[in-house]
Amino acid sequence: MSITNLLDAMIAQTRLSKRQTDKQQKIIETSIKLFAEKGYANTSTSEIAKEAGVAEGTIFRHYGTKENLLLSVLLPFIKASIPSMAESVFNEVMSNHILCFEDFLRAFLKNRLEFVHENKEIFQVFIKEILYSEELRKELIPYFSENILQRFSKVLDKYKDLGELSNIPSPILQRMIFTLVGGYFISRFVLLPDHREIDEDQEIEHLIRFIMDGIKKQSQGG
Amino acid sequence: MSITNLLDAMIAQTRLSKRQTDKQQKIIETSIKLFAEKGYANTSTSEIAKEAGVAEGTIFRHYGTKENLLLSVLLPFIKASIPSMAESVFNEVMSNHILCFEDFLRAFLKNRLEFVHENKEIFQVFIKEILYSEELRKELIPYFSENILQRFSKVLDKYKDLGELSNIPSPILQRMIFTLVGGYFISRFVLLPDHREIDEDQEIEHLIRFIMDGIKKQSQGG
DNA sequence: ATTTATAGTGAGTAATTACTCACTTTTTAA
DNA sequence: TTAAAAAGTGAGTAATTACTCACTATAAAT
Repeated sequence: MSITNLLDAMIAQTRLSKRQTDKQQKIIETSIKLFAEKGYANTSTSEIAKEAGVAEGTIFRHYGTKENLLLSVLLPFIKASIPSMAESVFNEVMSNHILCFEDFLRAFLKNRLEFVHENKEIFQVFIKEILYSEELRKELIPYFSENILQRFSKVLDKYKDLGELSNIPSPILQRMIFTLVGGYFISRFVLLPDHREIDEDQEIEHLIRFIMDGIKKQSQGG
Repeated sequence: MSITNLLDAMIAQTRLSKRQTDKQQKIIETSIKLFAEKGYANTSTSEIAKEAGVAEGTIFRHYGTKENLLLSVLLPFIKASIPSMAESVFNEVMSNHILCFEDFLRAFLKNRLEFVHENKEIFQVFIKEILYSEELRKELIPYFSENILQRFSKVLDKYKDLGELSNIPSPILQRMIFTLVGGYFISRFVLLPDHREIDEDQEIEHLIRFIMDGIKKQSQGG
């Protein structure tokens, strides 16, 4: 109802960008923590206020509505997420540095893994809410599609031209890669966030190997 | 809090299994529909009652609590889901019919795809709630692990012995395959349930090709 | 030092929530 | 046919919800 235009909201938020009070910051931190733990719908504003050590009115003074508080949690993450995904990796690849696709994939994965590690809890909120709220989905999917998928598609085409990739149609290849990578992140950070001391670098290498070669026994060469 | 032991609940429910009244069935149908649309936490019992054409008291007469209503929606799905996944496909493969791994995977995927198609909405509820509720996760993940993953592991080992699969360690191979398949189902049925007239058989073939061969250009043979 | 704007408060509110219970209606058993 | 059990009802309840507002405390600008 009130999300309506995510881009507008993002621009508006950037425009203000007055820095936060201590209390504001505490509200946001607490919201992230509680939303990640129990979900947005299961967290009450009174609970946030209590745990943040703030009057409930203070929350509404700054954020107006509970939904806007959620957006204030998610938007900076999305804002930081998408451009950095788009620029930092893609440009590097598309310009002069010549990497093989595998190295591109490795750089991309490590970059994203680090980013999500730094924003673990917000990522949890993000995943939960994008599955829970159709409204959020309708806003974000086209936005994501325009900003990321279209660029990624060009990368794939480039490496196809170089003869590195199989001739599965690009949109399908893309879907597979994003499904696998997205699924990995969801299971890694949302579904099974605890149980693991596993060597992450090694796991990423396995993921890359899986994407590149599949699971079939390769022709002898090891 | 009240889920405590899923297995017990499942056994208890099977033991009763008295058939449903028309009104009970309507309550369950409506719950599935609304939970899938807006999530369990965002759906009120009064809303369910109204849309089901039933007094709110009737819901509580039969299901006692709202949480138990959710379980009454999910348990039959889980009960139908896990054994059929375990038996119908795995036994067939492990006994006498000798299939290559690719054919096994194809049979498995088609079987599961059909099942989820028949239970589309419940699957949506299931995915949303397993991400939203840690309690449900803690109950289901070990259960799933015991009943499915351990069997699947044996299948993988068998095909490894036959020399069909690469020597990535089985647990990792398994995780990759389930992540990819799970991710596919989530994006197919929860994230993007609408936009698609796509030929599903073809998509499954691409998924299989991706799992088997990866995305790297194969050595000429086309 | 005084005005002005912003931050913070907490009691209060109307609406909604999951749930209860005394009661009636329908189905099953004897 | 009658007694007993189960299904169904809906007004009522205590608790919680997101949110408001008149007010005070603090910071910034003059």
